[in-house]
Amino acid sequence: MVDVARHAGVSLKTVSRVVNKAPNVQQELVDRVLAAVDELGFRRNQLASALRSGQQTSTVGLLIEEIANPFYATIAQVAAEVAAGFDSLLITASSEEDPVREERLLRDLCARRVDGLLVVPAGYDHSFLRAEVEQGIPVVFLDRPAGGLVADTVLLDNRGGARAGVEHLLGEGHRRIGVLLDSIGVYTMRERLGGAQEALGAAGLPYDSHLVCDGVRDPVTAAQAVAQMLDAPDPPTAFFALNNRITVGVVQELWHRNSTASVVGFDDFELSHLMPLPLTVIAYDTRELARQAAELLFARIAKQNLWPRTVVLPTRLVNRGLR
Amino acid sequence: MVDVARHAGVSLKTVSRVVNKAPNVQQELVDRVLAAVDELGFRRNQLASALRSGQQTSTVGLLIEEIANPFYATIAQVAAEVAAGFDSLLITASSEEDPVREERLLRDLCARRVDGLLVVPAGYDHSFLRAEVEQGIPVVFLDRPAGGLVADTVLLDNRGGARAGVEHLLGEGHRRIGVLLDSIGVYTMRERLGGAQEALGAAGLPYDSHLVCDGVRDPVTAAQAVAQMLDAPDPPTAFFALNNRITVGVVQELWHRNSTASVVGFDDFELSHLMPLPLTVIAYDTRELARQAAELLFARIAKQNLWPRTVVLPTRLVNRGLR
DNA sequence: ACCGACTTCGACAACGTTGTATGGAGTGGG
DNA sequence: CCCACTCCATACAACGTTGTCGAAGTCGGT
Repeated sequence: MVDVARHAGVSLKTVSRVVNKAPNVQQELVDRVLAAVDELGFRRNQLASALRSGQQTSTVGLLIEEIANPFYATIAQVAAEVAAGFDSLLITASSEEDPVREERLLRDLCARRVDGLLVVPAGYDHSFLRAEVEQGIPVVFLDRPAGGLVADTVLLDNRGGARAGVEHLLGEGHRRIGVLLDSIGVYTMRERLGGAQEALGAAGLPYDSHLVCDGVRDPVTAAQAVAQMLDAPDPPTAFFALNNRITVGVVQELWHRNSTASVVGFDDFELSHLMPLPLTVIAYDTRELARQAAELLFARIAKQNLWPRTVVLPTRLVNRGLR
Repeated sequence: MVDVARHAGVSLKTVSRVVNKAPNVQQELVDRVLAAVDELGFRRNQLASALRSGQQTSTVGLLIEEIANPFYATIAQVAAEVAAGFDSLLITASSEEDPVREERLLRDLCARRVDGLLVVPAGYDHSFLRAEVEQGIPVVFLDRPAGGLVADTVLLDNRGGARAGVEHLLGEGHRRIGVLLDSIGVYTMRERLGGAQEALGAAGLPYDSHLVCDGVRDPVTAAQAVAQMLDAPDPPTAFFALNNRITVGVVQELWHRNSTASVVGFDDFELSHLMPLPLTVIAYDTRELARQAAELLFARIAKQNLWPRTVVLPTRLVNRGLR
């Protein structure tokens, strides 16, 4: 900028005014400065600008589990769209479900002085963020609540969705329903399992541990679990898969066996309507989840110190009955 | 940092040394400083640090079309993984195939002084990046080459893959093969169409414009195009879909009609093996594409001024014959 | 006792930008 | 003709950090 000023024969500050489109600069000087900017290939340094002018890096941090997962990719997409409306960019970081990594990344993002944080929490304790929040970095959690920290949160109605899914199967006459979940350690899985058990309990069906399978992390494990359940005495006649990876594995195994068991899966996914079996899913609007979270974040960035809000978004059952 | 220094009764510079784990500081002072840091909740400001110490923001920019697309999401994931190995984070920006937006975003990323850029180009002309490259920001292009700029590039063998796909259909005895593509304006589509036509030409089949359908942007359009081709006189007996969105639409329409036409699709996708029809695809290693590009970028960041390289990665035909 | 090498720490300037205070030129009213 | 006022441009300091240099202290060897 010094060079530009010299080249245009004006002061440093005048250059600053021109590149920031500030008023009160003669047109002639504006032209001279712009010419110099062009000639020298000058680019304003955002770092220095943000450093000097208090805080506005026009950058928000997004912490998710892994960007390759379509659910998180959609969140990233929408968050970026909303951010673009505020001339902001997104720094996306993946925690890979490791609380230690999560904390390191969040601290790093704060050190970069992002304007705000959008977090799908992996760990249980986020109290370390309190200092940052008090220093003025707004945080919005989505999909799962934070631990040890009162903050804005946008969630799905996991419990209600799961209840609806099980009720659907009960309505079809099923009485033995196999439930498969990723890990009871994950908030969403606990909620969904809770909802499923509420519905089973309300129908007067006793809890049967043989019908619940924890630790199903991928489609292959899901297929094995289904096989094992079907080969056991008094097998289930229907399955409720608590996420879409599990659903895929269940469908694959049932199709492989030509089984006629019914399936309801939590989470819709891109090609669910092309699956070789009739598949009913509990769907929700991932874009809406992300949109609400991102807009809440930017509202907080614009106007601090409002009471934290929690928003719960509905799910809906998509019935793709028999073909 | 000034406050910390005062609080610990040491100089500013000593605090700097401690937080950067520089040598030659008495253990006692280290402890005093760390205590003060803890007590005051001090966080080093990365912006100021990067500003002062020349250039190292530990941030790289990734420009893609849209993060929600699994192809780009995979690229983002791998790029972030590689970046993490260099203690860097990723700023991901979506051009949405708009060259104007692309240029704006790239300039913005440069203004943020990212250490390097990973770009899936949307526009035709990237000469505006030359100034930035000369200023020392390395750029690696992937999936498509840059326009008007010699730079490192990592590509797929689109042409060879398409040739193999068509040869596969020819080998099955098909002589009328419908080819559907997104847009001739996109580099990958041009290459793939070129490869397909090479294979058809080599088999002595004349060019038939009724068998090529441009402008197929989504599965619905693809289904319509397939319907139209099948309803025309002398319909194709096989289809070659030049990307996975098109493939899905083709499969959907053929399945809907109980058609026995063969399909080869460029791009593998997550549930391709569960499609209701036998589906052969031209697959490639997206992770490898991204890995090579990201590693090339960090090599350039570490050691500038090497001659630009172009890497072409192979594709492979995954034959999922009749069921 | 003296020298040189090494260790430890602090004062100061600088990175590239913007906020603040100030000065000088031009305008209009009394 | 002077004063108050607006408009435009400049000089200077400051944001939070790190590089440079030099001062002070320590230690071993002569």
